[in-house]
Amino acid sequence: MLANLPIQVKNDSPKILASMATSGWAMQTIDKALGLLGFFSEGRPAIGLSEIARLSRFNKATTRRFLLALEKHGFVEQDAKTRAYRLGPGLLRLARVREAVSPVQTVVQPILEDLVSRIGETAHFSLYAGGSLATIGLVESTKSNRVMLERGETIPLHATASGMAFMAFAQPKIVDAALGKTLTGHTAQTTTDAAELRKQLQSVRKAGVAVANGSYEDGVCGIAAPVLGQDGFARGAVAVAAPASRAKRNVICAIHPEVRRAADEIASAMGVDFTRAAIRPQGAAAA
Amino acid sequence: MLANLPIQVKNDSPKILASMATSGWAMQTIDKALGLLGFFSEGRPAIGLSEIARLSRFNKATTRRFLLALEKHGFVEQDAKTRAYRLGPGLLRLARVREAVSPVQTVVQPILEDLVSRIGETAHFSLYAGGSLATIGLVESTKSNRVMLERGETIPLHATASGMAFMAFAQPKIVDAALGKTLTGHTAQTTTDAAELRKQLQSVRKAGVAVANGSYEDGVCGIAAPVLGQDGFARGAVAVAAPASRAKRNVICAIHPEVRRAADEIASAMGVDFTRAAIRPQGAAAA
DNA sequence: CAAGAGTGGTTCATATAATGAACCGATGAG
DNA sequence: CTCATCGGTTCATTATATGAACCACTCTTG
Repeated sequence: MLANLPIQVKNDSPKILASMATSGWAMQTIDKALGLLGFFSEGRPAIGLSEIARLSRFNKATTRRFLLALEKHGFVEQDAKTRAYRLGPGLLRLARVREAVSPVQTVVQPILEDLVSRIGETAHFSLYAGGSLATIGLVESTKSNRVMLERGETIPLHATASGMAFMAFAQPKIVDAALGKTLTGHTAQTTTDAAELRKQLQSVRKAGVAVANGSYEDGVCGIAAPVLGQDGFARGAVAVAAPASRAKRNVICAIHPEVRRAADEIASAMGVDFTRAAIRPQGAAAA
Repeated sequence: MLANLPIQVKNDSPKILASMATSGWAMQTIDKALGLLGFFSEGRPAIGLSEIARLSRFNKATTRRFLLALEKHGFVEQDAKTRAYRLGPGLLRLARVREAVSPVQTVVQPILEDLVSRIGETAHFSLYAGGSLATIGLVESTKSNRVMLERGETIPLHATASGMAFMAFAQPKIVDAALGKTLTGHTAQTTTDAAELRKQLQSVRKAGVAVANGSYEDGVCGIAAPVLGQDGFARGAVAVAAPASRAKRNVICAIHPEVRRAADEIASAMGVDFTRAAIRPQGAAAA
């Protein structure tokens, strides 16, 4: 990936380095277009053209062409009244296919519910996708003072317990990519030094769990364990998020094994790999 | 596609482009890449590089670059062992966001279950996305002789009851696009003549429901009603699929009002439009 | 064994595709 | 009215995607 440059070149173009930071090269136009989808979230469900252009730093014309291409495939749709764009129904179909083939949500939800009923704190599960962790499952605590999370949010790897638990057991190239870019501080506690983070990852590797105290959101303590794939590398993480006020040392210690257990359950449940490769001679369907 | 040849240039009508609005112009590279996702289905969950290239008629190198770009965003992932590609976890997150903002699946499922319990036949709901209908909800009949459908399948507009019900009330440009391309015959009964189909759409418009007998799969009779959006145009369709052996005239007539009712229920349930445009000043999230 | 036909993956000259500043028309606020 | 938005469009400029030929492998198969 990083080998086919014209020999270190002469002009040190700053652009090249930035774009290949993630390791992959891979078709920048598509890359940019898909990146637009990342701006949509539960808190920002619909975005106007100008704002998307502003957020993405792309030209308005370019942005619109991206959106048209995405719309054509049902990835976004445009509100007839407000003209704002939102995520489209095509995603539902693809998610269904994915879920039918490798049922994650279905399998994860009860495990999370069990976890929450045991420890009484909000729990969530996330999978690595597209450079960060994507929240796939979420069960909130029933306590009145609980941590609230947004559904379907992407969370940064370096500032959360989930992220650290994941990175501690992820493929090296993923870690390199994550720690290679500029790390944003979310609170005063956020560690933004890559070397220091790598040191912390060592500890996480020994402990098997990661604890983050207010490193992403003040007053929130996260305890997370990695969910490993069959190759031994992490696929995602399970985390419990508790108000810091309740997160005494002994409580955290009590939570550790529970989170680990949930993570292992999920891992083995996901382990069933439905990848019966390309069978079916032709287009297969039913009315 | 066929319109922007360098001939005809000069001034002339820039309104020729109106025809492109139908088929969409929009960024062919992205278009091609997203098109690859359409090859994945429940019946073909994982596909090797060479086969995807063959299916898509793209060069192998190009196909791989597309897949890398998609993989980078978690839309596909590559099996470590078999090296085949399958739909990725990033889709789950996006689908969750979409579902959180405008809950369709959640709302549709019970309505379908109720419908199935009344009429005893398999029912499904699909939304228009990316040029065809995508199956979003599906409840199978409990009878031993029932119609089985694949989850998350895309169904052609011209050969199914759902498609006809949808088109009869869809935006004209969508219909033009659908009937403009070559129509494939799926069974001996499939109508592939656009003019004839348009005539049938007239009848559907009067009846409010569409009936298709073996036009997509032999021995399967579909009865479908459109689900309309707030602008009066169709968003998708609800359909009941019964074995032709059971689909006597009086049975079909009895099903009509039930399907219509389910369609209206879904429409009003979806009518709640969560499009509270771009609020939230900045990146919003929680641990 | 060796030959053949499959894989997945890579390369580099070539040609095609994406881009953005400036533009339009509407809408809403003061 | 004017000013500042908005969504959307245009066309010359430029950077981009493309594919034939190429590995390195792994199966079959005679």
